[in-house]
Amino acid sequence: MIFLSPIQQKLSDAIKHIYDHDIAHEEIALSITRSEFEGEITFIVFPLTRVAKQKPEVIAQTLGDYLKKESQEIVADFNVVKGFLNISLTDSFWIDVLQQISKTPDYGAGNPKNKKVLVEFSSPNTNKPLHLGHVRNILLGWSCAQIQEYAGYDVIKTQIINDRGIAICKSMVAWRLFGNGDTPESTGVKGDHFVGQYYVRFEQAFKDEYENWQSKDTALEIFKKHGKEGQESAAFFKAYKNQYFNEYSELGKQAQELLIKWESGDESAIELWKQMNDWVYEGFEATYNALGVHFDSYYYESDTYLLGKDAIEEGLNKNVFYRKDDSSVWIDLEAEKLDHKLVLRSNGTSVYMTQDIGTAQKRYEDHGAEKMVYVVADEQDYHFKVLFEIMKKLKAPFGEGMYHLSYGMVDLPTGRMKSREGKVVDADDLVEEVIGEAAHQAKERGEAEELSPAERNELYRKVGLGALKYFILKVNPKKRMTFNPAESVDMQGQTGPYIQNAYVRIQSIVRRWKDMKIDAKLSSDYDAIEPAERILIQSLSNFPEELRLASENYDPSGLASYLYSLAKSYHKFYHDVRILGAEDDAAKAFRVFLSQNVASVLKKGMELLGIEMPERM
RNA sequence: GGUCCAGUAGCUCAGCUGGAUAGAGCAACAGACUUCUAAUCUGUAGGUCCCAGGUUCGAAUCCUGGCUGGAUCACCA
Repeated sequence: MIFLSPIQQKLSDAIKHIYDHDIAHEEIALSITRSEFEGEITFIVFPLTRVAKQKPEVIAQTLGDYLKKESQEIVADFNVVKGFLNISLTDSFWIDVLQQISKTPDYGAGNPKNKKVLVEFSSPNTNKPLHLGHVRNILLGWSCAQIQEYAGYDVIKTQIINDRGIAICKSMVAWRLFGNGDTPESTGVKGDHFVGQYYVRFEQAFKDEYENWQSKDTALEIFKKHGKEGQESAAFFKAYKNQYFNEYSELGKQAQELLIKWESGDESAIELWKQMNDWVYEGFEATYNALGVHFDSYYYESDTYLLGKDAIEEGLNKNVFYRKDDSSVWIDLEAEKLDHKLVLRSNGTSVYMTQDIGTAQKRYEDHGAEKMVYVVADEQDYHFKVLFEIMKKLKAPFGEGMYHLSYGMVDLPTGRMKSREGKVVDADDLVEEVIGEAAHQAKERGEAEELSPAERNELYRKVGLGALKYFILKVNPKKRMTFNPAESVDMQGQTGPYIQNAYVRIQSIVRRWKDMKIDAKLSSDYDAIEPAERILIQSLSNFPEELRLASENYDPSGLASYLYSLAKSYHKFYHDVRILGAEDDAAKAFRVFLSQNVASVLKKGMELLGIEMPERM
């Protein structure tokens, strides 16, 4: 809307002049005229009825007459439908807008803020490979980071890796028992999958052990003693699983002992733990590479899980927290409707919250970020509400700048993903599949035959990932989404490849244009623009506003919709209007110029979504 | 039970701080390639915006109550 301030100014003047009423020109709300009506910009006059003491139609007509008379260089025409004043702007106005857009370096970018914003995303556990849920997280986090950077912030992309605890110990135990010294290298299995296999192996062995045990005398006695009346033994043992793990299981004992050894710094435990995690990280890096993302810093729970205790002490002194008789520490958030929440156990050890408080402080010390964005699934909404409230009460310098980019779970058409039942979509498989599908479709179409094998693979990668990323990012983050694998590789309609295709068409035109050796600039000889051209300029003019919304709301989905609509307008233009076959050189030059501006907005916009553009497809 | 989130076409989703006759894509059907890349374009068909009240010139949008689905409410992470 930045280009519309002259119109706002004129309207403000008109209202002052005719009705003697003051409205600051920034306050004049203009909207885009719906396509079924004549005009481009609409001013809604209903709110003026009180001031003007006239019927809406009369007000709109009066303002329209005034504008047309006083601002001929901008306002070409107008029409009134009920209380809607639809304004048609002059061609020269739109051409001037295009001129301004083309002259703006980094069009749509925000001014440098000299503020750091830290974006945390991905944040996996190290006992299994990344899956579809992580993919949504990673794409959202990456895009959000790109958008903040373009908005003028200094962005630090980071994660918190859960590299410790009972889960990784399970993998370690299984590897010791069944691994025979195998490694990812010796087996050719990618590191994260390799370690994940041992986690699964442990769970299987544990399940067998547990089932075996259930027919033993000890088990029968426990069932007799603790089972509820009429309860089936199967149901009882299902519920008893955790207790069995903790008290009777041989495997459980081994895993727990390993955890205790690790915590006490036992050398062999630490060595194995490091080895397995290194394998996993190597695998993760490969997946991040495949997805085209990377990080600036990493935080590991093994380093941070003891942090936060100082903050608890400090909070006690400030009376933010209180200590119960059993010496556990709590915060009272009843006033915020969040109840009471434990921040330190009675034995003095940390809970999750303690650690997060400490990690946030450490990050501030390390990076000086005043804003922190956490990309974490919506099941942790409550946790982050509490965390942010605590940081505010502790008066942390970044307390007001914390944001939880909460996103909904990803369901499959068959229902929820369930890792226990093996119903998960693996991230590596997914990437491979979408690229394979892109290759398949390109071959069927016979495109890209003149490209080298390397160029061809690069193309398939860009198109396949473009489809996948767009499919996920177009959905509003906070909504739960259904991931249909078949639809995710669609390349027609509202998809990534559709937008890439608009860009590719422009590149093709530009290549031919260069051969024609005509000056590629605006000519004053071309002054009567086509509707399709005007629509494109109008759409280009909305880019900064879309970026502002995406940045302020930490939401790329609106940007994704916008880029689709721009691409759609371009495809329509391409179909309706001859570009290189235009009637004269001035028209050719104008259309190529316009196309180039469309291409650069499409490319930048997609880049902010983390999607690359191919030059041909 | 308390709290939070979601509910829009057969399916997947838009609809921004309230604006005109609620929009796309997919799927279905009918068309357009001797012409800048048809991964495109054009058309047809498809709706109780979960329900009921309220606020006002005007409500899919805001408020209240209900219904449905999900999440969460551990000295778990």
